[in-house]
Amino acid sequence: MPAPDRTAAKEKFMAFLEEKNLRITTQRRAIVDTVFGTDQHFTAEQLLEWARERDESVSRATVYRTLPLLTESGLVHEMDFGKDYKIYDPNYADHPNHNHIICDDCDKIVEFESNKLDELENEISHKLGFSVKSQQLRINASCEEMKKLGECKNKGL
Amino acid sequence: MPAPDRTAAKEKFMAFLEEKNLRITTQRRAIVDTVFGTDQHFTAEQLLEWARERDESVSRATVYRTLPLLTESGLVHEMDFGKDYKIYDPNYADHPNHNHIICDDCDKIVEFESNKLDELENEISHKLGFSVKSQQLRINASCEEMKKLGECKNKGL
DNA sequence: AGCAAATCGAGACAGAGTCTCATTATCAAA
DNA sequence: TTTGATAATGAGACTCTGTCTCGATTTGCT
Ligand SMILES: [Mn+2]
Ligand SMILES: [Mn+2]
Ligand SMILES: [Zn+2]
Ligand SMILES: [Zn+2]
Repeated sequence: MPAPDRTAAKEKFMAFLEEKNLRITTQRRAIVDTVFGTDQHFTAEQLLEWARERDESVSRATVYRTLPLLTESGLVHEMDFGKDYKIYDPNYADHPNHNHIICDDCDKIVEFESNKLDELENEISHKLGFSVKSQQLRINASCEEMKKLGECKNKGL
Repeated sequence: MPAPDRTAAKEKFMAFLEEKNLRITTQRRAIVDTVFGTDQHFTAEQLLEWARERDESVSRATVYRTLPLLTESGLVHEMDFGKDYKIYDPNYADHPNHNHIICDDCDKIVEFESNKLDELENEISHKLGFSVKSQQLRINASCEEMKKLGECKNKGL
């Protein structure tokens, strides 16, 4: 996947705030700069830590208040990987509907997109009398490297 | 989907326990009878409540200790529907790989199976150097009834 | 500057799930 | 059937993620 334009995402979010008559505060700026300054998936707690490196005054409450705005804007995607915390994906607006394969042995995560999959989901949903609003496919798998090693060196790759 | 043989599932689980040198206690029996006595999806807390109707002495701890055994045995499936609790599906061994469409408006859940989907997942995974161990597709959608009503009467159906 | 409304941080709170530990139940062997 | 090693139990303390409250502050607009 090509490198996305993070500046554009940030500006879109600022416009989103303005449209809803929400204010641009220094804490929100720190959070937003953090979110759109990385390609990585992150947790709420990681976001708090990173944002605090930019502005020490950012609180947990503000992070948790800002995350729903980010997802509502469509620029960040909230995901479940079967853990007891949520994972956020800042690289979403550029790759809508992408999904993930997770290696259970080494925790490696690979992203993919598939038009065939999207079509199939629409087809199935239509047959059952639904219209798709969103979807999330998680494939838990074993990667080649792990098969070769024959042994689980967790997080060793 | 045809009505599954719940007695068989229960016996399989008892065999699973014996194989692992685990004991068959009255509390486990109450839990297992509950699990394989329903077709419905349930939460851990619901299972506790239902099992206590059979044996008042069943504790929360024992329910939470038994659930991993049930999933490990492959007879019950653990799922994420984006809530902050897990949902369990006792109707799994008979319909492996089935997935779910959830109506965001009325919380209706419909199950489906698709060979095409399974094949596509295997194909994609193989291309990326993985071999599938398990998968979970969640489609959030809007159902026909809700579209007709035009308004969200939550849980009204 | 001056004001109303949005936002803030701290920390109390909530809910799902885990862990500890003293006690009890299981089950195979004697 | 007794016995004993050990698996399993319940109560409740605890952890962790996430939410809510509230008094104090900041923002954006005139
Ligand atoms: Mn991703
Ligand atoms: Mn199901
Ligand atoms: Zn791997
Ligand atoms: Zn509906």
